[in-house]
Amino acid sequence: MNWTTVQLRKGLTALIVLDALEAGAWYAYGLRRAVHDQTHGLFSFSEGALYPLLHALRTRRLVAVQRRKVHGRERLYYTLTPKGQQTLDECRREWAGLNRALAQVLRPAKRQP
Amino acid sequence: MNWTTVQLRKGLTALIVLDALEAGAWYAYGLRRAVHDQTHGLFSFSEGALYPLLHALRTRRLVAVQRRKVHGRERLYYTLTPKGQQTLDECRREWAGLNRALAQVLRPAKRQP
DNA sequence: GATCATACCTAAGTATCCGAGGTATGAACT
DNA sequence: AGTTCATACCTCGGATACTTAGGTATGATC
Repeated sequence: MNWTTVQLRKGLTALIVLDALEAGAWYAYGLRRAVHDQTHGLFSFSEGALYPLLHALRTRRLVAVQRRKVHGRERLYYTLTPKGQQTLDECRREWAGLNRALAQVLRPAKRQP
Repeated sequence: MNWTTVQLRKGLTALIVLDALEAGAWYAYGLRRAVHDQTHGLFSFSEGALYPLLHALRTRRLVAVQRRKVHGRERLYYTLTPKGQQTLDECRREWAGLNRALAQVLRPAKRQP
């Protein structure tokens, strides 16, 4: 993967995480695997990125945490707060707009021969 | 603009710059204004971001520089190198793929009432 | 001759991401 | 019983990027 594309992916993590949480509570470790599998490995953030991100979302009150014991093992489940839901909605709208703008700016990719 | 969206925009800068250079040579100051105007202010990177970026692209041999005097004033014009063109093509393909994957993961934005 | 727009640049501080570690538990196998 | 594996959490250091806020210099305008 080239340098420019690497930069591109950064920052999408937060959006994907918020989106995933909308469908229901998730714990970090499972969320990571789920996103990785669903996108066929296209999006796979490291733990070193995910855990600090979740903490950051928490301090911004976009997500809330809840302890649960599953199969005798502790898990920290994250859920969207109302503020998180609101932010997610904003994000999706902005993302759509951004995408439209980008599509206007960017010439289409040449088909691969 | 909310925090998550801010993160989103970061990293798109390089792609946009490379794309702009494909159409022809540009100098930093003019490029900045052009992108800002063309996207109606949606993408506006600061000079502190643009100049270091161009230098980084140059050390990676993705762009080449050329001095020109226009209206008696010095300008540094940047052009895509073959390697830069190749990288841009890759980027566009990856971006398209990324976008498809993201569209699958992300629920569509609710229409604004 | 003062001011504005142009045109380049850098430095300090903040933030993010990744890689590489660490800890601890339950399950499975030997 | 002991080892190994998968799960599940976490942190720290280094590299990189972006913003803010500056600095310098020239041509044009008033």
